[in-house]
Amino acid sequence: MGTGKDKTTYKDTLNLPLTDFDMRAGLIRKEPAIQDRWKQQGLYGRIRKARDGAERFILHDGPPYANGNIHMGTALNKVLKDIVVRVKNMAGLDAPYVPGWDCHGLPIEDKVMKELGQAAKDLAPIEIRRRCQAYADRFVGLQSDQFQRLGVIGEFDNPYITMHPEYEAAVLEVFADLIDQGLVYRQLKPVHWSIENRTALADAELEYHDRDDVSIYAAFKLVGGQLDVLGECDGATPALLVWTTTPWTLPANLAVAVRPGYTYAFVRAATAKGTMLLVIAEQLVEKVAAAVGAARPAFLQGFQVVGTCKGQQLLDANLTYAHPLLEGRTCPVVPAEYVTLDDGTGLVHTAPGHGAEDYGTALKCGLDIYCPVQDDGTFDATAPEFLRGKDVWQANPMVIEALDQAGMLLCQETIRHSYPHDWRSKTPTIFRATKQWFIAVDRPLRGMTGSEKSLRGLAMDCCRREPDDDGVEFIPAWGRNRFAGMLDSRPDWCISRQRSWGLPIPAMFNEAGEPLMTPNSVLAIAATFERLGADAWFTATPAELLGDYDPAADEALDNPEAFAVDKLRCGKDIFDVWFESGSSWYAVAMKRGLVDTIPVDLYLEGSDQHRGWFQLSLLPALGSRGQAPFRTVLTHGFVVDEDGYKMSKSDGNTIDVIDQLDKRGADILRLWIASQDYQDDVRCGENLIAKAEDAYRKIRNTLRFCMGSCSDFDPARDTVEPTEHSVDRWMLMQIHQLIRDVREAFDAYEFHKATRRMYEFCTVEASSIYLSAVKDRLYCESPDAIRRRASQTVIHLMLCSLVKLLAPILPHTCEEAWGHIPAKPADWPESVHLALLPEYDEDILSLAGDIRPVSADDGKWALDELRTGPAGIWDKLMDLRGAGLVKLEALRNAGVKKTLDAEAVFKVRAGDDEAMQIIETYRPELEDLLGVGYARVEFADDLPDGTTVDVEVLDSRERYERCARSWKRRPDVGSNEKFPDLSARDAAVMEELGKGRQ
RNA sequence: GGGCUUGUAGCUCAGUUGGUUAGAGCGCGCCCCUGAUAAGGGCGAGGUCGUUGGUUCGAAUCCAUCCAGGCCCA
Repeated sequence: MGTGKDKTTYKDTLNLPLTDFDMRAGLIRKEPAIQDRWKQQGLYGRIRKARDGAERFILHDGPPYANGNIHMGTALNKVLKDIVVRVKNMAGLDAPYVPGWDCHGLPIEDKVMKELGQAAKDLAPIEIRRRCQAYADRFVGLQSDQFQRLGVIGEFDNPYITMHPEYEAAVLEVFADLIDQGLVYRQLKPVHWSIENRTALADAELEYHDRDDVSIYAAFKLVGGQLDVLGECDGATPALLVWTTTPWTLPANLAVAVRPGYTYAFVRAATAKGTMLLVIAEQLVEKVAAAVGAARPAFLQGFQVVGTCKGQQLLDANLTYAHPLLEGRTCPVVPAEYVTLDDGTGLVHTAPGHGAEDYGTALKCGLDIYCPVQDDGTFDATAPEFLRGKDVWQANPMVIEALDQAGMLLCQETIRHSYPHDWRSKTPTIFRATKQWFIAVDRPLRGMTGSEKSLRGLAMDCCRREPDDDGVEFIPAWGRNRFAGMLDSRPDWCISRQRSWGLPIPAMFNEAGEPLMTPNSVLAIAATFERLGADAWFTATPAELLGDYDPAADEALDNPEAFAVDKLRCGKDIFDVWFESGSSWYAVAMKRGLVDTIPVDLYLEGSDQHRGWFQLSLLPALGSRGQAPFRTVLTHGFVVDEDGYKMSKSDGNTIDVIDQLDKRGADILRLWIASQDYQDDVRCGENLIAKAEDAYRKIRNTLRFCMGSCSDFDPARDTVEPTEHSVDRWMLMQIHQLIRDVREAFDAYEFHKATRRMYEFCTVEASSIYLSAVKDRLYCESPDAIRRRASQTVIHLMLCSLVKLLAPILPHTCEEAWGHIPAKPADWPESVHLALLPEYDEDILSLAGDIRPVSADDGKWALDELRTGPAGIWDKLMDLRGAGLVKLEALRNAGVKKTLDAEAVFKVRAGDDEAMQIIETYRPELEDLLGVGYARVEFADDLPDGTTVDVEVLDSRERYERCARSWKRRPDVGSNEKFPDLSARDAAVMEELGKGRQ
């Protein structure tokens, strides 16, 4: 030791951290490699095997639409699901995950049609379907890759695909059940209609262009009800004044709607038919007078408001009016909240066959869905004679003329407005009632024993009942209310669409146009679809589709003789895609044997699915099984930008998932997701994800330091139980509390709490307090020193616990870390994802549970309190640490830069021998917790009132020599003659090492 | 316009049945260390708890209004 003053010499005698675990993550490079390895190992299958026979937990995946790249919202959803699945599997449950895709539907068909352009017109449905299928396949593959790049684990080799034959067949099986329950019916409903192409159109197939139309004011003469609600008519003809831009729909008029809350005025005015008493919304009187007066100045002669009443009073008076075009038809006044004062008269012409709102009103008020317009746009025989055979555009002037003749036309004008056009033919569309298929939500189910309930009734029961009473659990809890509200207000479910890309509604029609669609006929077709796919609907004959099915043997048919199989033709409607995805609980969860019976454990989607997939899965499940498909419905909010506004491409505030994956890696993105309270909207931006990256580094470095500190530690050989008064014991309590808190947060799906807890644990308990404190003994003690091994024991436990607890959130990083845990027991699984989450020890927690806040009032350490348990004492010791750190900071500013150059003096109230004894017991730990070179204890009689122990820090540079090995300044430096530059401890270690080397 | 929902420091979150000077971590500022080093540590400054009224001895916590977001409808 001739160069004993040279500290580099001693550096070689220290046990410095040693590990291959990279400080820099390199996620972009490593993650794909780790994912490849998982694939090669068949990790998912191995997890399944390992959990075989364990209690099941089924998170049933809601299928994303197979169109486009995934976006941040999809990533949020999938990662949350993945965390759930991983947590459950690591909790020892058998939690398979079968991802799925929704493949049918308009967006894909639209994309394909647009790509085809004009060529699309001449293509048969089967051709369009094949192209759509190829398109969907492409995006299923793309999204599957993207999900797996996010680290999502599941049965990606065999996902569920709604366009696959077995899935299509399963949907029809559910449908057959609903038919059996008497819930499926056919009825008129207005849809957008292209006269040019004689086809129904979806919203997405409409283009809005400006168009000039005639608008008219027409009077409907009141003929019935309590007309005295209008007051004295005084010879005037009482009439309702309506305004419309589609005079051709007047033949189909069945009612006039008013808003109950509005005030209506009675206006005397001169018309061609003499003086009338017109009902007009009070606020629109002037506007109407101006409009009509401009065209017909005479209208204003004697114009005056003679009275008013509320819309509700008009309704209560049960008024009826004579239809202006049809002799003998009288119609009612009905309420409607969609009536506005923006234009018109505040009274709305209602033709249920020609308008969506009118249709809704008709359902509420029991009006017919009447539509005299045929598919070519011409009027049928029920229309007034002068219109029959004419098309709606020809009809407009003729209707106006007829009204004028009758003296009921007050004026007409031309207006330019935005009007829907068929995107293919560019011709204007109309609203026209057509026959559609529905699922009734208010009809009592037929076949459920002992149930008089309707789907709505059963569904409301599911959300009214509490989870422990066979009801559905909602997370967050307000989902229950929202879900119920949406159920309560929903109309019957229109399940038919007039498109090509979808599952055909298995209705066949005889020559009389009557449908054949019974449970058995549908099941027969289902069997065919299972073999051949739904394309068979377009290529096979009805006889082939029906197979062995014989109408004559079908008890569900009243008149089987009317349905000769060889005379049937297939219907052209397809299912609403929601019916397909809404049957997945059966087509996937049950058909694949994930569950024997519903409900499954969990559905987890965005809160938009309250009205979407959740509701539309519940209804078929109730109709088919009388059971909800889910036990728990968990929703998350939407991804919004950093300022809380919705993301949109046009605003340029979107964050691209793939960009982030390429730039930062999946684990960063996952950590960001896991740290969000997803119940509300989730703010997302470059800065926010960058924060997650910072947090990631902290976590990673903590793990790394733990590994480095345990490089020579083998738990099987070196484990040492931490002594009662060591900081290791304190850390042990912290670890068990961590495990408990994180597992509780996992169980409650509060991943952000789990994540925060672990992150702050790494920052505070681990890095700042514990690891800093034990550095000296790790580095300087001899390798086998009890004190050192005890700390390594705790650090190793902490490392293993953290890696497992973090694995559901950071699967790649934890897999990498798993491979770097020193002396990992040989019987531990190859992958962390096959491991189980750590358990916490109740006994250790109960030590912590003994914590009682030491009364702040007297500030006195009653010895009873000190003896309530280690945790109680440690609370106080940590307070002393805090106080000492503040004083060290002051000392640092006064020139003592290194805390090892300071000594701490703990002052105990004179005479308090027991407090003295306790502090003396913990003195070595306090020394390291403060990072000072030396700590001593002394009695003091100048402590402030209420203080039992205080801490002072002193500059020890003049007082003690500095140990050249541990860098601590303490009185025992030089006490060993062989090592005059070392403290007693370090000198002893050097001697021991020297012996060891000999 | 309707239903549901959110609004606490720059950020992410805690704030128990309304009760003393509203907390944490990060970030930020200043400082230290250089034996976790593209690391680590210490201290500190940040909030009229969205607004305005009200209930109360007392409200971030209860009520009402308004403002600004979000989802779903219309």
